[in-house]
Amino acid sequence: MNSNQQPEQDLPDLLQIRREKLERLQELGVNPFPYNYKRTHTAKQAIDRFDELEKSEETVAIAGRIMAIRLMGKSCFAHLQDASGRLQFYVKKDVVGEDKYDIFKLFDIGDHIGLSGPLFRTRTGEITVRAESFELLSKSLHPLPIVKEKDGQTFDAFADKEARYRQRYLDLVVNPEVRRVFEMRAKMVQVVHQFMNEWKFLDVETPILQPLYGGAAAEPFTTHHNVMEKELYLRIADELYLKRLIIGGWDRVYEMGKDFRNEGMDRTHNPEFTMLELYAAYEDYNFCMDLTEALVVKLAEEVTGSLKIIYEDKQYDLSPPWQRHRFFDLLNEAVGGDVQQMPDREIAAECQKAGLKLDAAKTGRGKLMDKLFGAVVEPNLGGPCFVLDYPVELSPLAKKHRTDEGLVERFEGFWAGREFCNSFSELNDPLDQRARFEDQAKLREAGDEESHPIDEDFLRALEIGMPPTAGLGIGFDRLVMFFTDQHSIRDVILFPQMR
RNA sequence: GAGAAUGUAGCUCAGUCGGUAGAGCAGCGGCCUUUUAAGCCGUUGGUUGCGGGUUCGAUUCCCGCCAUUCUCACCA
Repeated sequence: MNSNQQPEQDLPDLLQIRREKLERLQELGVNPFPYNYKRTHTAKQAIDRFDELEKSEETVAIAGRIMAIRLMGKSCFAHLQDASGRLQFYVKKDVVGEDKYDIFKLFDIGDHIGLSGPLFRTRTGEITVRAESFELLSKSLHPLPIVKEKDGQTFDAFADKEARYRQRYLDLVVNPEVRRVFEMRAKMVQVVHQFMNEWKFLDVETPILQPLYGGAAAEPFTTHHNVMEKELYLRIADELYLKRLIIGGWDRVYEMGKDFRNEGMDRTHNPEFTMLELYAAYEDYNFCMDLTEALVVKLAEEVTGSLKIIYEDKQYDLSPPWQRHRFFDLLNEAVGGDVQQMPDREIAAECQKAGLKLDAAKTGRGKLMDKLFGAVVEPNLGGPCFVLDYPVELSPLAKKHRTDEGLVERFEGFWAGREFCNSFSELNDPLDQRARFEDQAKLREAGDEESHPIDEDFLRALEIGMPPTAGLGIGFDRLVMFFTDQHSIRDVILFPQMR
């Protein structure tokens, strides 16, 4: 497993040979791991400014990893890759001298080197550095997957998904399009912070290690603090702490950070994932719909430059306003009846008709309706759109609808048939909140492990008084998936969870 | 959690209807001073995912395990 711990003579050939080259270089007075190198250009800069650099015969100094070597006796073409791209360079025995040329021949694909010289174009037109001097910056002791390409066709792609996720460093070295995805993700993070700043939200940090979890319906990870001899949970949501801050007196707060849910993993779920949550005093869920549209539009403009986004070969137009559908309008239409008027067993029957396997006795009314919605409505929600006004049983932290009995003021945003955000007019009546928590406790006793626990400190905070407040949570990874057209959450998380 | 498929050289893959494995690239040696999937000649490299079983003999057949991928379930 760890080749560094193997005795020299047991090393596989490919590793052994590189160790020997390392020793030969050291014998020739080369430090294989020097301390720095002064670059004048990145690969991309050298290419972009080729015309002026060629005219001035200026010496450029670039540094990067050797990715291809084409040795032809007394001269050699090779490619250097840095964070900006690739650049060809040319090493000629006449130019660098015999001793240096012998050193160069000890270099491998994967080594980092720095080199300097003037730029020229080869006979076939490729911009190339004519190396006048070069130095080893880091000797690579492990072979790299060799990926070749011609006319846009890739050969021997490093494609094994398991190897790519587990050894992401190799994936990033060898698959440049993977780097692009994460550069776009970084850009999106930057845009979110900029946007939240413009909208006057305060960037705050709340605990990840919590004595009591809450704010969502999910099973937590449990851990243990040794000195306190106390069970702690990794947070499943930021919600209850952020609301405490609204109670504390800030008008607008947000946090972008990791949540952890102890549930199954699939294409759209990683046990740790990034959530953007925000709360705004004196606003309701209508504000959050406007904000969501504005944020997504800004992300589209800044990241892709277009409001038309292709995801899984389908085009989505993000131009606001997005369609807004009421939950029961959609559900009733899909079922062909008034679901709100149905007794529980009739809803359960509809669930069965939709092919859902569930234990109706153990599933609350709200959850039944939600399951049914997930089965008969969600897959057909192209979006982007909002679904609003959910049944109260599903939403223990949302405020009752101002006009409709049995509903709460809540919406979820959908795009490509998937939920990507969730928002409500926040419940700020401490008595109502206590009653909701107690309903959840009953569900828990009935066997629902994901029901919300009672949080007495949160109730006390509400009793101190929370202004009318709107809250919104956005599953950031899913948003990244949409904007980068990636179809697995593992492709937008650098180090996804592996078994 | 269930089902299906997959796991062979550093990478991408082939193959063996049971007789201990091949190719391309990479590597190593040779030729080659504008190549670009460089080319030509030669060549090294494998506990066939792990553990059992059947068999004279298993990489191949059987069982178990591990991992990955896909589908379903779970998961607002």
